[in-house]
Amino acid sequence: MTTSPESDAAARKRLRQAGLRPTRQRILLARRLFDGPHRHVTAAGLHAEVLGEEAGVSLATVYNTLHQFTKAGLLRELVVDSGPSFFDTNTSHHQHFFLEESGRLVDVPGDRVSVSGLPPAPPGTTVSRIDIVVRVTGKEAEEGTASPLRRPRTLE
Amino acid sequence: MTTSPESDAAARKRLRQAGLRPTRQRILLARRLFDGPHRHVTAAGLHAEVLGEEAGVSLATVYNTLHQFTKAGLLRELVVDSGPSFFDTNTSHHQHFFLEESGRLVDVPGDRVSVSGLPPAPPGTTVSRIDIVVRVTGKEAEEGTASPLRRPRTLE
DNA sequence: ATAGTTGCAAAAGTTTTGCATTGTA
DNA sequence: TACAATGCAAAACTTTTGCAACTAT
Repeated sequence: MTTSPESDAAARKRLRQAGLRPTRQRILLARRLFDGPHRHVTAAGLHAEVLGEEAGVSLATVYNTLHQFTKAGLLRELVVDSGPSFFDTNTSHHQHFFLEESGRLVDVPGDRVSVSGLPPAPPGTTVSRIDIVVRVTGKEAEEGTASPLRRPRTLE
Repeated sequence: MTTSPESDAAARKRLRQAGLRPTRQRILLARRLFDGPHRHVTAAGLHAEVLGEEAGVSLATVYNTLHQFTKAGLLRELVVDSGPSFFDTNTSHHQHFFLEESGRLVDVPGDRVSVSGLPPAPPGTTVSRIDIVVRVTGKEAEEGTASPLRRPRTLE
């Protein structure tokens, strides 16, 4: 699959609209991130993906770019365990399953999840976001090309 | 406040019951952790606390010990953002407020919090735990000796 | 004695920062 | 040309591992 001019233009537009200059590195990463279905990536995983590309991007730039995208509202950062953070291309409000064995993150489908019984936030503060992580164990059923973007956490 | 023999014995007993040998380092850390009210500590914060002690404990040992305590059920590990993990001396099922400005973690009081509308876990997996982090912003009202065990995350 | 455990130095892994370079107006 | 924005090497920070030293039989 070769690079399509289409998605390059789309990436440029997306970056402009987010107030970010469409630099080579940002376009490269934006195309990876936003071309297909929603993804959960780690900085290291995304960096590994683009190592094969013609012109490189350093890991530091991947980090900085992911944070810039996050600040611009294009991504959402998720921290699930002591390993690397995930960046989610789905920025709408939703929650996650975390598969402890594989270290994979899966969206909780639908948007019916709600929290009840929550006491007021500490005095002087207001709630900015509620993150729910449903940690699950057990090997998930095989399903096509599951790509473990992350080294599974060591067991025992 | 000098060290009390009482709490040394209590710490030894606690460790024994958890199936851990009561070594000097473990006793030192256990006393810090379990003597008073519940705490949320980071490895670095706890290490800093014991630097003044007569005999030292290395940061690596603090980490290993915290993980051993966690595996033994004496602590619960919490990861909230990309900084260091927290270890919570309250191992009962409860949730947290995370104060984004100060990087502090506060228990959600009561145990009335519940999640509804959750779809089934992915095929082949079972839920092991549901973690809820209520992220709040704004400076909390002063209240006695608030100890920021963690460097606040850089703003802007 | 000795088999298993422990504690820490060193290594590995993750993230941020400072500044030379680049790109835009 | 000037001036802000960018990208990355290097530094900082967090966590894990391998093995010498220790401990409880």
